[in-house]
Amino acid sequence: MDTKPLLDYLRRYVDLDQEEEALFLSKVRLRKYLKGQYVVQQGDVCLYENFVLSGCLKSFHMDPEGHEHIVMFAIEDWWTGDLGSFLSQTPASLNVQCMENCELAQLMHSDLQELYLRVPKLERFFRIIIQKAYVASQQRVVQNLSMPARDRYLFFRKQYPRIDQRVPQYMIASYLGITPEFLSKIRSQLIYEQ
Amino acid sequence: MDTKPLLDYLRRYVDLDQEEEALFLSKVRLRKYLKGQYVVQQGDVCLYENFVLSGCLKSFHMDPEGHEHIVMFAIEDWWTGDLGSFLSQTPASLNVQCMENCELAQLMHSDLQELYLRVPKLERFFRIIIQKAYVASQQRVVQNLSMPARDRYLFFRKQYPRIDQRVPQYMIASYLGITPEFLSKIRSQLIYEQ
DNA sequence: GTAGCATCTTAATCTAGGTTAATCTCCTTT
DNA sequence: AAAGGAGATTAACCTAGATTAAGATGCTAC
Repeated sequence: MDTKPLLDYLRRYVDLDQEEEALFLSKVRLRKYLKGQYVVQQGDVCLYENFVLSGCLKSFHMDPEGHEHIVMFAIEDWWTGDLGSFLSQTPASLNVQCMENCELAQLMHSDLQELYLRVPKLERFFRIIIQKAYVASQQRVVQNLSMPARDRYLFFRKQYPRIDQRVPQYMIASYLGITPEFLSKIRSQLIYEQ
Repeated sequence: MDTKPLLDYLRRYVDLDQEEEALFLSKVRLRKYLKGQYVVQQGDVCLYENFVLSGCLKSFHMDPEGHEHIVMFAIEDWWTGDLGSFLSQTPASLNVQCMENCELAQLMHSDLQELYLRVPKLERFFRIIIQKAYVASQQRVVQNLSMPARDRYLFFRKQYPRIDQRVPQYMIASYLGITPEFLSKIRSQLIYEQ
């Protein structure tokens, strides 16, 4: 298990010296999960921010009727977890589950607070990352309001060309906010049109 | 026009010394807008992050068919703008328009970059703010996927008890992603139920 | 006070997408 | 190779919410 992807990612946004980088790495916990395992469970406190070294995960909310609603997928070089729960250390409203065997780099809340104080550049690093995540989330809100399911699916395929090979269609349907049957109908219409 | 609300807000999250606070304020531009004026227009670059000192604004996307989709409202003590456009200084996909006469405190992109370097605590300040905004946006995605319009409306009323006195119903409908007619039907059902 | 515009409501009809359930296609596992 | 089981498809029918269009209400301005 190798932290290189995380360091490469970090270096894209901030310039840490040797000592700062070492301090950062000293707080990172590496952990393997098997396919199917939960990294966060709805109702538990989300203990870590998770950087994906390898594998693929989904985060989803389970509603009172027992239906899954997928909020996002995460693959290599993505962060995942329930940020709301992590920040306030209160029970999570999301589950994060591995869809493949996964290798994660994890940061505990208290360690991250300490890191912010000792390596202020990390404030910048996480500010930039969250800004990007926020913009993407806003964009998704707009799309869900303004585009029909068919267009959202086309956009999804463009935005995540690799993910749609790795996850089953019924999960893509859940991400899009439609049923698997309706996604199937959309797909057959798209094929017919060509 | 008074910057006190902004300073109070700032002090809730970070502890700046006199000099830092003065530097911050020196970069803040105060500006009044009249009801109906645009702070950002779709297609233009978003030049400022805007803190609302007084007034009420909406940010919305206009789709190719000419339909408005309201992304958020902003009142006193909220930030608004098109963050995606602001960060990358590329054309905005959102409009921000005043629904009342407004007083805004504005930060230019280049000034903010300079502030980050000279007052690193501001990295923390904006990190925390954006984190909260991101969590709220994620929550909205989940709600739009999992809740019917009626429940989204009830939630909206709880979350923004003051806003719904200040904006017309057809805008609330747009925010919820439904037509004004359907919102009207929901409201009459709710009244009937009591 | 009344003309004019913006907003809200009601009701009839229509449609995107949901539900149910049966069939089909692959993978696994033995 | 047979038997499950997970996932995908198809089709018949159903519903939340959209569309259209007609009034109703309420401002604001002259």
